[in-house]
Amino acid sequence: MAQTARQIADDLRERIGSGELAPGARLPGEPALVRQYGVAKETARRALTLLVTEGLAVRRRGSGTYVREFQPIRRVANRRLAQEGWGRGRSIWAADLGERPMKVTGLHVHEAPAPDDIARALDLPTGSSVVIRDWLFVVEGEPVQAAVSYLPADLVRGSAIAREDTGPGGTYARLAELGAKPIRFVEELRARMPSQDETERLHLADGTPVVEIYRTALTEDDRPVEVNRMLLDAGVYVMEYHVTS
Amino acid sequence: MAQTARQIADDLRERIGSGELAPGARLPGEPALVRQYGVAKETARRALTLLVTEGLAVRRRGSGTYVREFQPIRRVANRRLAQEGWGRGRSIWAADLGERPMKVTGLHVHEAPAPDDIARALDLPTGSSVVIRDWLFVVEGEPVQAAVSYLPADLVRGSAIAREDTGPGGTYARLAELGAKPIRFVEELRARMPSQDETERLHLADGTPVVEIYRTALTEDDRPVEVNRMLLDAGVYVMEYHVTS
DNA sequence: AAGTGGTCTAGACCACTAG
DNA sequence: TAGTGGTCTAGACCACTTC
Repeated sequence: MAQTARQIADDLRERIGSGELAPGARLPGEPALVRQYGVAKETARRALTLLVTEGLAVRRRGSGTYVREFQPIRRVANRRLAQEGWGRGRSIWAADLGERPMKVTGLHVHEAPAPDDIARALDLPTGSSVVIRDWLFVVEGEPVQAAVSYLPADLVRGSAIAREDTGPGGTYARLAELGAKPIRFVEELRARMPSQDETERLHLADGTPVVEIYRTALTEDDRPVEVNRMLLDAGVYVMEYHVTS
Repeated sequence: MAQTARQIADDLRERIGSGELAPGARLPGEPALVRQYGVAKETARRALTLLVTEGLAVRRRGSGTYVREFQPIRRVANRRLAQEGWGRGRSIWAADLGERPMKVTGLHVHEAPAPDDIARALDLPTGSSVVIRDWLFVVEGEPVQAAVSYLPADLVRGSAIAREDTGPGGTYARLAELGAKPIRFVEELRARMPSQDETERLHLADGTPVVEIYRTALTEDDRPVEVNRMLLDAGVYVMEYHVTS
């Protein structure tokens, strides 16, 4: 009969690893662990908390604690290369990508001074005005990604980019019409734990990291014309990049 | 006088955000919070635990709890493109990249049957033999990345790749000599919380996610010749990708 | 209404770190 | 050795979900 929270967590982890407790299955609850292991409720709770912060389990209040499921959405950074046919059909993570429809909600457009890091990335003087477009991607009713796009106000003011409906082809088509067609992108990417705000905005389960991506769009003559900051639910996304040379 | 763990954490979070408690600074300890807020020790502890699992703080037993520092190492996936000059000097995250020397330790080479997912990625029959090279990257005495490279045994057996010292130019130079020069790569990337094993292997602080990358190397004629699985300490790395078109 | 997770208390003892 | 974090107990009350 195990005694510590860690040992109880080890037991449960092994039962998850072995498949005895499959993804989506209900774990023994706090009262059950108290009975089975003869520990205090807080100890049982700590054991489950360990699994939750490891990302192995998800708590549903009033219902139970469940083995986490991972059915990723695939984000392919360079579709063109990916579609040239190489490197296909050999994915590591099963890509239930396709056909869950992704919706955009909460789109909001306004103009404001650029944050310092954005101004720097856009090669603008500190405090320059930018058009800010922000929105949320939703899949099956659940938010999975928050995105904020920053564009130099002097460039896009008056165009459809400064309005909610950017028209056919979207922001990039409009940028092309303005003589600022993006053809190269630099993505900087980091993973970290979310803040409380972010947890709420993306409905994140405890123990879920986020992936923060800054994508800078550059024109033919190497001018940065957009910075897009994306915040992805890491429990939902797999990122794919195709690299040459 | 705040009461709950959450409220205490909010206070501390705000003091961190405002810069009053700078990265590396010592937070008020459990006894101090008990005195200041008039709560039980477990409640004070829970408040600090919230910050730790958010990745904002790091505990050092016997010493105190400290505001986390983030001084990333930059991993540039496609150096050639990066060095063509575009998109430089506009990084979002300050890249203290360069000059901390990175060492390889614990290199271990052996031959074994390929795990199913690796066999699939390498286009090999299930259970085919692969040469496995695994090692650890260490910076300033701290492990920051674990890597495991899988290569088809039929291809590399007998070459220096199957030995610990691969010689000048490393694995890729040897693959080129074998008529299997990698020229394209597919990287699949995911962030998640680490297992206990991984936490120990990489000396991860609580609240630190890992980034898991599978890189498949392809030859000119589109044959996969290596799968490299990397596990990165997300508290230490920023990834950079250059994407065209 | 019963069962589940969520939070808190007040106290105990241990293990590690620093001066 | 004093101060810090690490873990556990036994009990309380609350909020939410499910039936």
